[in-house]
Amino acid sequence: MRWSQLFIPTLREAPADAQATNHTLLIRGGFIRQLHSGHYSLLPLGLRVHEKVAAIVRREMEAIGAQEFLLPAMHPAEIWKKSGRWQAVGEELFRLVDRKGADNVLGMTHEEVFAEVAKEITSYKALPQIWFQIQWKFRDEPRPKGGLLRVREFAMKDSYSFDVDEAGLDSSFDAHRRAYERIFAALGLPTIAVQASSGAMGGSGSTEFMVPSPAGEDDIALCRECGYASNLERAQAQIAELVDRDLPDLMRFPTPGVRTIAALETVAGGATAVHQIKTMVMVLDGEVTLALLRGDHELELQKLADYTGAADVRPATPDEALKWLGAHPGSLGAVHVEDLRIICDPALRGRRGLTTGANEDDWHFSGVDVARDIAVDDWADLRRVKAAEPCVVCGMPLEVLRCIEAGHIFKLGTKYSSALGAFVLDRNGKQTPLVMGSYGIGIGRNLAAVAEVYHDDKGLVWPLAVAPFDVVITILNLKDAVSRRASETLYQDLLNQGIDVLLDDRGVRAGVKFADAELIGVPYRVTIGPRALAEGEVEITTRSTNETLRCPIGLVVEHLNEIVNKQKR
RNA sequence: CGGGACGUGGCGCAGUUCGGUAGCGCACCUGCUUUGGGAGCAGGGGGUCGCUGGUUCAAAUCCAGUCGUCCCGACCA
Repeated sequence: MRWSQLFIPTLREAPADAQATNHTLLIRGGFIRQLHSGHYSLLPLGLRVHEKVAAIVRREMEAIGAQEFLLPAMHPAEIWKKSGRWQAVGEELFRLVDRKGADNVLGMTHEEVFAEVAKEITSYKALPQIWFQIQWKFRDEPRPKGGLLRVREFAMKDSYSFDVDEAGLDSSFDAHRRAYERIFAALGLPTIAVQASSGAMGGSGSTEFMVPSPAGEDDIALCRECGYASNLERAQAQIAELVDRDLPDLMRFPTPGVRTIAALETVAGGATAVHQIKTMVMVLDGEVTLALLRGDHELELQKLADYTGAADVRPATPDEALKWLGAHPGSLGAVHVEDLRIICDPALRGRRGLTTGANEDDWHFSGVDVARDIAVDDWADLRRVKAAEPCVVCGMPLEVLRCIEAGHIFKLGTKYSSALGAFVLDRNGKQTPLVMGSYGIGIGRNLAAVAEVYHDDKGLVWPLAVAPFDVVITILNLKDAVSRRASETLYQDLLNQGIDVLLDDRGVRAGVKFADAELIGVPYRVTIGPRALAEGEVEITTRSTNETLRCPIGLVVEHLNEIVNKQKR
């Protein structure tokens, strides 16, 4: 294509609103424009990259036998009520009422609709099936951010596997895992597969594909030694043995003004944090619950939500704490509390000689024996792992990494098929619900992740696989007829080889062309100028290395064809 | 939802404290010169200052409300 005819509105400066690297560079390079928060227009350049990402995903899905569908983006509320997500999902689900007064939803994923279609699978003989689509999803995110990383409408490849039993599901799941590894390799994204929470979707075997990046929103724990990797939402670590203090008797003591763990460490009669109990008053779907942790440990909210199955988890307000426990935060404890559910982290199991709030402002207990003094209802891992703690598997120090979630696969089981009535007959003639898996990759998010990983101070540095163009031909002097002729010939020849080539035939100065070519990140630039041309040569510059080599003009096509098509294979 | 910042030509910003009818850089248009790293000179077009209401002779500027955007946290298939 000819640059002079394309709409590529490059910007010297990025809008003040753009913060994330992918955001500023995609805006400056003329790939995207924001319409409003969480909604972006893909401009021609952005769409080209988007489609190349989608094509890679499509190719690898088809390679595992997946069939492409296109389902409606808008659904009747009825199927969401059947699956239970109408209630379970909450405000993230876009809901709208049509002229007849009927409730509708804009799909955030398509388990319900695919399960509806899957009702027509009636025999185990038709299984397994893997179905996918690349379709727009809508999510009323509380806070869109990071350019294309977190938005309210976006294209997602979602696939669903249908099997007659768990063994079949395992096999479909593994096929997806391998397909995803190939997809991310093709995109040039270094991913780490981690154990994850399946959140509101329900299911098990939840695995996320994470790209380490400071622009990400998830933290993972990673062991370089044994390969243990988990989202912090469910990561575990070993806990060193502790010797309890010898304080056999429960004692109330005054602690005027002491409101924090840290303050309690230094006050007379206090205790270091490891000898304290942290009492978090939480409200789970409206029910007040106490979450107990060792003083130096932090609560991982998602673990609490996963364990209890609660959809809405929040800390109690100070007023609520006062109402239920009789004191304000800072003096709260679970000793002798009978009427509230108490969930306790295993780090406190069997511990004695502990210090905790006495549920009266300015008073604490010491000598607390968890087994003797606290009516624990549930023991559940609730603590958030911290960097450098020993790996739960091998004991080596864990690393904590900020990551972008590039893909997510998990085993749904029969939740949706049972709810929506998608049953088949098995080989014994017995009716059985389809066993489903669900697998997602956000196209735009992966585009953004590539941009986050591949850029430099001059702009984007697209891997060839997703670059908007493979090659840009930069004509330095448009008025030079020899240059023009050479450029046109080369342009046609490269097109004939199936290479995506952009001819920069704009009447602007060389510096502008160089800067723009670098900004939009085309992997290879052919510079056609009088200097080299006088010797029958052109220059080929590699964007990623900034290396330039001279090439006789007659060999350019062959040379580029070789490097471009070699990488594409 | 809590905290913070901000809305002035396409983009980046100044002007707001001490009201007087909008300015700079980039971009854009025309001409001449220039032509291997975001050119120079000259001329020119474009905004009523997010929106609504109020105060005032007079509001970008003061007051109230409202909408929107970004960041941190909360939350988040």
